[in-house]
Formats: sequence, C-alpha cells, structure tokens
Amino acid sequence: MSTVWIIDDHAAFRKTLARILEGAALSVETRQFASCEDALNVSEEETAPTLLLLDIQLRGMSGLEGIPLFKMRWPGASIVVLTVFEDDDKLFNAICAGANGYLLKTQAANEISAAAQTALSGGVPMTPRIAHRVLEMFARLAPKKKTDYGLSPREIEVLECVVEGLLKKQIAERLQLSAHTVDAYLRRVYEKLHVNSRSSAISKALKENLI
Amino acid sequence: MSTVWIIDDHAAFRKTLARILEGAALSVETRQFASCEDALNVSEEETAPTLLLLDIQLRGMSGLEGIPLFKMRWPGASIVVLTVFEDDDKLFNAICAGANGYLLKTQAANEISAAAQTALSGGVPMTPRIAHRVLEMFARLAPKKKTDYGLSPREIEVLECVVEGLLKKQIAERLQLSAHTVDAYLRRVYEKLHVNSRSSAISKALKENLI
DNA sequence: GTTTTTGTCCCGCGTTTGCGGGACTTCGAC
DNA sequence: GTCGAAGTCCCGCAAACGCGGGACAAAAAC
Repeated sequence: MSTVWIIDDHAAFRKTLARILEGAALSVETRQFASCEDALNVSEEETAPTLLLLDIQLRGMSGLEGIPLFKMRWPGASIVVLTVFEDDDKLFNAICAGANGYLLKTQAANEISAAAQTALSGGVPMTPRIAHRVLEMFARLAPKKKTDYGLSPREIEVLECVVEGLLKKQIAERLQLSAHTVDAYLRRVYEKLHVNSRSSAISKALKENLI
Repeated sequence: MSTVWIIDDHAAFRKTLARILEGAALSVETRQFASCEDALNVSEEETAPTLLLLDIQLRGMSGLEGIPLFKMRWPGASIVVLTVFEDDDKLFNAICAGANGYLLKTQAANEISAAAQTALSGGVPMTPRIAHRVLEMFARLAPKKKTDYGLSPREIEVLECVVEGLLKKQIAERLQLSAHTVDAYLRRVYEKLHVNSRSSAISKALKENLI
C-alpha cells in the first residue's frame, strides 16, 4: 500500500491527479495539501507518505525550500517535483535538494500518473528533455580538463602554498628554502601562467584547478 | 532509418544484440565493431551512426577514451555506454565525457534493445539504480551552501575585483571610488572573512564560491 | 529619535611584493 | 660533451599592500 501526497495550490489539478492515480493503481492512497506548511503540519501518528508530488510554485514556503524538510521528516519518501517552468536553475536546485524526479505540469495527467508509478517502483521519472539537461549540466559541471602550463613540480608546490595564502617567508619555511628561492619560483610561475600578481595566479590556479 | 553501431569485443554478444535490434525495430540497420579504433577507421563516405552502443572494457582505446572522439566525428550521434561494472567512477566519467545513457550488460538483450529504442527516440536510457546514482552524485557534487559572512553588496563588488586580480588603484577606477575607499572595504572584507591577506581572501572566495 | 550599518573619504607607517639584475649546481638531452 | 632546464641562492629598489588611526553622511534598524 502506497501513500501518495499531492502538494499543489491548484485544487482542481490536485483532484484530477488524485482521481487518476487512485484509478490507475490498485493500492494507492492519496492525500492532498495546498502548501508545504499544511503537509508538514500533519500529526506524528499519521501514516508516512511513500511519494510526494510537489509543486514548486507555492504560496508561503516554495517546494524547493520544502524538499529538505520533507526529506528530514520522512527520509524514506520519494519526492517528485512538478512545475510549469522548465528552467535550468530550478531543476538544478531541485536535484541538489534531493528530488527523485522532475516532471512538467504541462504533461497529461495520466502521464504524470504513470511517472508516479515509476517513482513508486523505485525509478526516476524525468522527461527525456529534462534527463538530457541533467546530463548536460553534469558534464558542464565537472570538466576538469586542466590546461598544462608546464609548471615544474617544485613550482606547483610553491603555487599550492601561495593559494593557501602564505607569505614568501612562510613558504620558504615550509619548503625549507630561502625566501629568495621562493621569489625566483614565484616569478617563473607568474611567467608561465601569464600573470603578474599573486592574486591573478591564485584565481587562475583555482579556476582551472591546477592545484 | 537509424544506424546503430555496436562496439564490443565480444563477438557473440554483438551478434545477439544486433539480431534482436534489427528484429525489434522496423528501420534499424546495425554495424558491428570490435574496437573503437575499428569504428573510427571507417571512411568518410560511410553513413554516419545514429546511435553508438559502446562497451567500455575494450582492447586498445577504452570506450571512455573513445567517447570524445566519437562525439567530435559524429556530433549528432547518441552514445550509450554498456558495461558489466556498475562503479561510480566509470559512470561519472562516462557522463562527463558526454554519454547519453548508461546500461548494464547484465540486463537481458531485449532490455538493452528496448533501451536502444529509447535512445533513438531522444530519451536517456538508464536503469533506475543508475539514474539514482547520477542524482546522488549531482547532489553531492554541487552543494553550494554558501556560508554567509554578511558581506555588503559593495564589499562583494570589491571582492570580485580582487578575485580578478586587480590592484587597489584599478578597483578604485572601475568602481569610481578613491583608492582609500577601496582600502577601507578590503579591510572590512578581510575582517569578515577572517583572513588577513588578499591571497587568503581570494582562496576563500573561490573555494566557497561567494562570488 | 537614537543607534547601527553602509558607503564614502583621508593620512602615515612598516612590511611584503614584483622585478630588474646575477651566480652556482645537477641532471638529462641532443 | 656541451646545452639547457630545473633547482638553489643572493642584492636592491620602487610599487603595492595591510593596518593603525580618524571623519562624515545617509539609510536602515531599534
């Protein structure tokens, strides 16, 4: 027996969805809420939800803000986000917050119902477009293709120290060198990175994660 | 008409999969290769693949290494990775390299065939488990819960300039301020970030992406 | 209606930096 | 067997920096 909670401020939408869900599956019980606050206010004795269908455009607490709270209160529940807007930022935040699926409200109610079934059986409902977006974001997020500036090992060591915010003296101490030597390395690092200040070097090093 | 290339060093597996694919769909043509090198060696005149089913455990160039090359040569092709191992690292790298799907060879051949259809119709075939993994990784990778150091908007502007590697004078010029003012802001930024040098401030700003 | 925060500006001191030089070894490459 | 790159060390100077002070107005918070 699964308990599906529908959290959406549009009453008609909730009702339609609930009817279809209960009609489609044998053992699904639905509950409807107009806001995150309402859903979070149920008493401790109530049966925990198996799946939350959560709109993100809500009065009061947004669905996005609600996700962590739901996760905390019912760790076992799947959370599928419903939205009319297909924008990258919301998608991104929803996933980071721990959503298990992301659907568009523009889909037909029976498609949404089918997606809910998917979620209940352990799947991750997403439209193909959205799945593509996620993969793209992922690929964009993690491309650690570091440009090679031909830094020598020692130069990299010095650069690491610089990134930590150490002074020349401190670097010299840590690497057991004279401050003059550190200075010499630093100059060559700057030359190789095509910068002329510590600040720019640090930015470059961190942005292109050379360290 | 879709052209599906199967790149796998296990001949029997290729054959089975090809038979099932051609049997299942009306307009699918398959080609088989035992290695990335073979597939990349086809002449320019040949019809481009629509979908690549790519094993990652291969002799010579691994599937993972091959992905960017295939992407470059046939940008329109979807690439679905096939593997026996379900390890996070491979999955991660495959997606970062631009794979459009990730399947396990332990699945039945007709399941793989169905997944191929999904890919051909623009979907992103993944087993539920793997989809879950991806979402988890995503959530873990991007926790941009930025600590709030209570920087004022102006202080952030100055910090941004610093991160770009500008000198006090240059910052003053860009923000239409006096160098003294910039100095004052910087000091407060240092104080709020609990650092005492430009370098440390930049590191902190970039690592905790406050900018 | 006073206090706090934010934004703006100024002085001066001592330290650190960036960079112009130069010099000596070691080690692998041509 | 010389040549160059990498690693080590040194001098000195001008510029930039961090920081100690302090000042004043406007806006937001109390």
